[in-house]
Amino acid sequence: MSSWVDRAEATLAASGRKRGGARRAVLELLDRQECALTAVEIEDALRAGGAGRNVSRASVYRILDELERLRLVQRVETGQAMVHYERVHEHDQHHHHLVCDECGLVMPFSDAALERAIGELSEKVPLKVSEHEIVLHGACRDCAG
Amino acid sequence: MSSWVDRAEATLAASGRKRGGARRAVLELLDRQECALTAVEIEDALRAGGAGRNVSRASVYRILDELERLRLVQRVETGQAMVHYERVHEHDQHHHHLVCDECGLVMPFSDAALERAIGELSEKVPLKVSEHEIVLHGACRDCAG
DNA sequence: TTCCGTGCAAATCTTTTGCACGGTC
DNA sequence: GACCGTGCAAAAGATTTGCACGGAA
Repeated sequence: MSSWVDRAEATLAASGRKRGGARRAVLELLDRQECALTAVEIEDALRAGGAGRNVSRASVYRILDELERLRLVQRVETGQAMVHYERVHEHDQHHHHLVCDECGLVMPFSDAALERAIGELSEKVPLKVSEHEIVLHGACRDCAG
Repeated sequence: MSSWVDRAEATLAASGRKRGGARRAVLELLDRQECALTAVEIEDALRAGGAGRNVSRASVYRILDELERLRLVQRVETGQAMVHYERVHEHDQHHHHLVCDECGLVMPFSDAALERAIGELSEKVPLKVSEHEIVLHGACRDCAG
């Protein structure tokens, strides 16, 4: 059973939305991902998925926009042309990203000390912090040689 | 005397570039900023500057792109439509950003504990880290009420 | 039956590129 | 004189919007 998809559907329903096949397909795809995807990658993955259904790009963007507003999905800014999106976990598995500026590879990482520093910092800052995003840029092992 | 502009001009010259009035105007503007600006803001600021010279938007982008490659400027991804850019300091004053998702305000902050955590983390990660970017999202004092 | 969800095509907006001219070395 | 820097206009690429129809409540 996939709790994130269920939670997403429940949140959507609670905010007065009806179900839809395209959105369901996107939710299930995102739930299977280990890391962030762009709208185009989502569209392509669904199209290539064969079995599933195709979802138009406009719908992918609309769906992601809505999921982001409901905080079910978050955007990951990689410095690349396209924005990446990934599901938001409730507590566990919170992670951030490593981006290889040479080949574009995006990888997740997590670090307790960093989260702690961010947590303490968030109290001291002139902003009511709702989220944070950390991106390390550099060269991945393949590219660094 | 403005050391960043001087350093920038020197770096540019060292990489075989000639001088140019538009680029000089952008360098001087960036040097006066406390925080990051978008290409359009830079264009408008120069146009409004009156005294100075107008710089076409294409040139602003070209100049920023070049400065970024030389690591004289770095991009700040705010989750907004346009990318922000700001000068890179040599050692001191390294900072990160707070973004108000309601009004779009971008503010700088810095935190030694955070930098330490990032520094230690950078050693353990499967990426040869060259830069890091941290953005805290939330509501600013005005917007949070 | 009402309103949401979706696809398609057109529009919008940011950023990039091509070309011609003027300035720097 | 050779080549870079710049403006202008056009192009490219990502994302959004308008509209019409099919499906969920």
